[in-house]
Amino acid sequence: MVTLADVAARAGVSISAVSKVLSGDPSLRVTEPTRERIKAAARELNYRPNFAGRALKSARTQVLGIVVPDLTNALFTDLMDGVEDAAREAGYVVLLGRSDDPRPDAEVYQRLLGEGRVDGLIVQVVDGVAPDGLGALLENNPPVVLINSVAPGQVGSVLLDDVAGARVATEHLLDLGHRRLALVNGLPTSLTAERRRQGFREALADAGVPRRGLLETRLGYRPENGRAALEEILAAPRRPTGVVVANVNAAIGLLAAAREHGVRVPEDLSVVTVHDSWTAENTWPPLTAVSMRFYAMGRAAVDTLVARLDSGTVRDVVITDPPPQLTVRESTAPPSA
Amino acid sequence: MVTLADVAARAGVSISAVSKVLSGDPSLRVTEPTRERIKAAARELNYRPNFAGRALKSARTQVLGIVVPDLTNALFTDLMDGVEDAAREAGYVVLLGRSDDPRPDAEVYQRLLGEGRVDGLIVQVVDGVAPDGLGALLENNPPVVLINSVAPGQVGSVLLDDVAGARVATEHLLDLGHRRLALVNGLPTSLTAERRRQGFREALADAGVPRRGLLETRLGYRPENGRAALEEILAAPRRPTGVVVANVNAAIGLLAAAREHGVRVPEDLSVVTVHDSWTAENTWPPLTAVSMRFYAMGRAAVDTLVARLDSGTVRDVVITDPPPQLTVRESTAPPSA
DNA sequence: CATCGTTGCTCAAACGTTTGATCAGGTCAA
DNA sequence: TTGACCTGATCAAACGTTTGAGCAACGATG
Repeated sequence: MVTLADVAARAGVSISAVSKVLSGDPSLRVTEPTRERIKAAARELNYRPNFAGRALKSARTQVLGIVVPDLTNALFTDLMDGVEDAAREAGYVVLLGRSDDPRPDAEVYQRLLGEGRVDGLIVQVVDGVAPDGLGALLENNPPVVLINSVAPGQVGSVLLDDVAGARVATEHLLDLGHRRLALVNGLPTSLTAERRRQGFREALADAGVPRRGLLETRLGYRPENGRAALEEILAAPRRPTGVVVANVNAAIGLLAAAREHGVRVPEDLSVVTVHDSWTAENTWPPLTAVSMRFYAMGRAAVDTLVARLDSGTVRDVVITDPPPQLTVRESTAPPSA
Repeated sequence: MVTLADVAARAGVSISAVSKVLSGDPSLRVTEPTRERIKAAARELNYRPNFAGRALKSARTQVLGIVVPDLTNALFTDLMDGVEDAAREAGYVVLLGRSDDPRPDAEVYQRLLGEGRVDGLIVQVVDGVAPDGLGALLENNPPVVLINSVAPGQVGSVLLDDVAGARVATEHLLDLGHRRLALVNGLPTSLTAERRRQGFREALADAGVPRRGLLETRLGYRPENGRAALEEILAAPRRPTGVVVANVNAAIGLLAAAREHGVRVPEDLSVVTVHDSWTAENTWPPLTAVSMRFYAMGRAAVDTLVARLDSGTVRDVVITDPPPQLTVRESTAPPSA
């Protein structure tokens, strides 16, 4: 390993001179030849500052952690891309932790924040944990940003505009003439599910469609939850003609189950999903979907966290720009009856 | 931040006594009461060893890096799960880097290995880079393990049994009675594509089916590549009745394109894919697939890397147990003609 | 010629941990 | 009573970096 001392020896100067030149310390006065000699020596020896030494001295690691409960969730890929890109631009690298344990003393939090491995943490709370369950984790006001979740008060959070997303999806079905709608939603404790329900209801209210009698399932965001939701829909007394699915993976499961049950999409049932992804355009029929900006959410989470670290600013962000956008494919059509 | 000094002060002993007791140094003799006092003090203060201090002294970070070119690739989720699990068991955390830049001086390698942020690196080389292009990266024999790729000589690697996977898939079509087969494969420079071709050819040879005239596309592993491959298949003079697709994402794209072109699966065309995933069972028709052990590959990569770090042992591993296994769904059937 | 200010660097401490060397005090045998 | 040995700790250096304080040399000023 090449250290500052090696570079200093080769350039014939002191360690501190090297350190200051290489890190661009403006308080140091050096002659141009010396500066060049130092830079040349560093280049020739291929010097890289040692991370641990720097971290120890500066109490900063330039590492951001992200903790997610499930890598399979379709949002993860885009989210992670956004996090990676924004982190790189801000001079950080990303450490990934997976944990579905929301307890504040969960190993992953101790490991990452407690041992000082990361400067800050982006946490996607596992679906099905009430936000107030996080109270203890956030007690000491650690540098944490929550995504898709909010905690009262002192911690930053980043949300997508779930209300608008669900509203756009619902309005699409209403515009096609559907009146008997269903909402295939996330777990009862999920905050995003709550917000998507709100958008669904707002759209109905605006269109003057009475809400009563409309089916809502709260089974979760996974493919098998979508499958189960279809069973509920088929068992309903007044079968809906259109369904808003709150997650693309669940929609894919629902679509597969529909085929198996001989339910034709979109003739018998229109399906629109909140959250677009490459998988949505390769189903049969291709899924009409509302794009959610997970990439932007990842970026915003990093920006929020970095602002928090740099200036102590805590903020809650809702990604409203660009707004959720509908892509009409072939899983929706006017009701046939 | 709680340091060893804080714990030492509270327990009324020296810093080194605390360090040795907490890290279980057997060379230290302490009375039981002192030991208890130290442990109690650490507990009460919620002491966590500072990562940077430890890393600086020990020249070990207990961090493994993984660099992948594309998070969308269906293999990533399972792979990452395996890496995470094995890393945790071995006492490491995982740092994720994304890079499609195979040059050895790519920023990500400098950042992770050069600055000593990680003890070792798991690298999935971007598809389309010849293995020998890695020569320079591996020149100084860094602690790197390659997945799905091999480099001549000194570096460890982990491969799946692609030959067997493709062979099982091909044999399934042959068993159904198909004789005009096509292979929808990865890019010409992809090592896995080469190995899957080999399995395909071996199965044909064993069945005594002449190879000439059989179509192979080398367009890549992404959904749009699968779509393009279908076009090639439709344009072929003697249209195949069965197709082996080397990647599940490509298979999904191919399936979607088939629907759009009115090609019925499996009646007009049987499709089997190498690599099973939850997406394969939710297509229409559900995809017959050969499971590949990406989770096991992730675990093996970590094990190999840790062995390398602990004992300097370099090894090349091929995951053959459990072997690739066929799951017959509805995308394959005997040829109709 | 003494004083001062500036230039161009170097010195040394500090971050928190690990670890081999050391040491005070006691016990035991000769 | 002295030396040898053991017990139960402490001391101090080191890892590589950052950074404020310090300092020698020199030209300019009074």
